[in-house]
Amino acid sequence: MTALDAAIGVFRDKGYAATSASTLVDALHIGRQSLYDTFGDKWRLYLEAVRRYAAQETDAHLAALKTGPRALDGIEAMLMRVVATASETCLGVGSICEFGTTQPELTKIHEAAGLRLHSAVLERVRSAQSEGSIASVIDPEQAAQFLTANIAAIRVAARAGSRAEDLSALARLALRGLR
Amino acid sequence: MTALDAAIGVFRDKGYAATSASTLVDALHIGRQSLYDTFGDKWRLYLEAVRRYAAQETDAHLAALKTGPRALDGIEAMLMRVVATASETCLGVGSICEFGTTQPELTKIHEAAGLRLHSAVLERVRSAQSEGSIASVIDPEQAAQFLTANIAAIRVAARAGSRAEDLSALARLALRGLR
DNA sequence: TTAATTCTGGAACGATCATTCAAATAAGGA
DNA sequence: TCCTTATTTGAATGATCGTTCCAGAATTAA
Repeated sequence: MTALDAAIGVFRDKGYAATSASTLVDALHIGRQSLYDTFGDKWRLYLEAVRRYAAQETDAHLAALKTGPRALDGIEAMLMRVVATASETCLGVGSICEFGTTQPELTKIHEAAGLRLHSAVLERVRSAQSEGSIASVIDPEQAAQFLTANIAAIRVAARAGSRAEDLSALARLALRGLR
Repeated sequence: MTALDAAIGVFRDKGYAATSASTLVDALHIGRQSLYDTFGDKWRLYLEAVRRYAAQETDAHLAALKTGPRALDGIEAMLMRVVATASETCLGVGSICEFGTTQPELTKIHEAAGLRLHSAVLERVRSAQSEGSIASVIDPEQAAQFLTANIAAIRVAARAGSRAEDLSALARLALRGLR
């Protein structure tokens, strides 16, 4: 459904509150009534957009994680993909910053995607530890959280205007912490 | 001026777009007309609030940085203060996520505060390197950016619902990357 | 006390908000 | 072709938006 992708594009760089219904009607290229018939209202459309974005984004993370001979290569590939795509605002980060945990339906979406990503990263961290490329003294749960937190860090830095070169330095130093 | 602090409190957890003028009037405990006479309009009030918040927050970071016998202790104190105060939403992060670099007046405020913080962190990083508590192979500029990026990371994680215990693990691992 | 100044709150402004009803149009299947 | 089903569009809903005008209350200065 390409309409949802258009909604993702709008919410991504304007947020929820600053996006008007008429902006959405224009961007989705469907009639106003069709929008309400299909998605219910603005909030439900937003939830669907975030859900879809989170699923897509998590898929991309997982795909990158599978990369490379060593597990650490997959982790590095994931971070580098984040750097490479950082010029496009992250709807996940935006959504969390705008609403925090105040909206249960939204929080559930974030938690589901977060758990899926966390599990995959955790597995790779453990593999990297048995390969000897991540220090075994480090708690793998904490390492996984650290990596996902640094994905957010890279994206916030990008949103604040950092150059790609500086973003990849962030990724490198994050990896260094696990060596 | 306590009115501005009230504005900070409102913008901090609702963002700009979702905050109405009447909400501000109620929160600032001043008349509606006084609000417009004093601050001009909602946007200028927001700019003032962000400016003040950024200054206060940077002051707090700098104060923490001065802590401890070694330079690294100051850096650690700064991160730990962030962890300790992470339950209150950061207006800086919120502002960057909501507007990115689209509003020149706002971006200037962020840049000013960012530079002030960066310089102070940079100085401490260099000191820590000559003390031997941060590896000298690391580019100090990158280390400083990494540290400030991880402040944002901790705050986003907190906004997403992470427990304080997990946040301090983030801080620990960030420091580990510089060892 | 009086005069000047600041602050407040009601009323109203036009604009836009999200949303719905109803009629018009388009599309597809028989 | 006609009938049914989607889709779009115009018009209107009540609400709320940011902001201004204005008259009165409160505060301060003289």
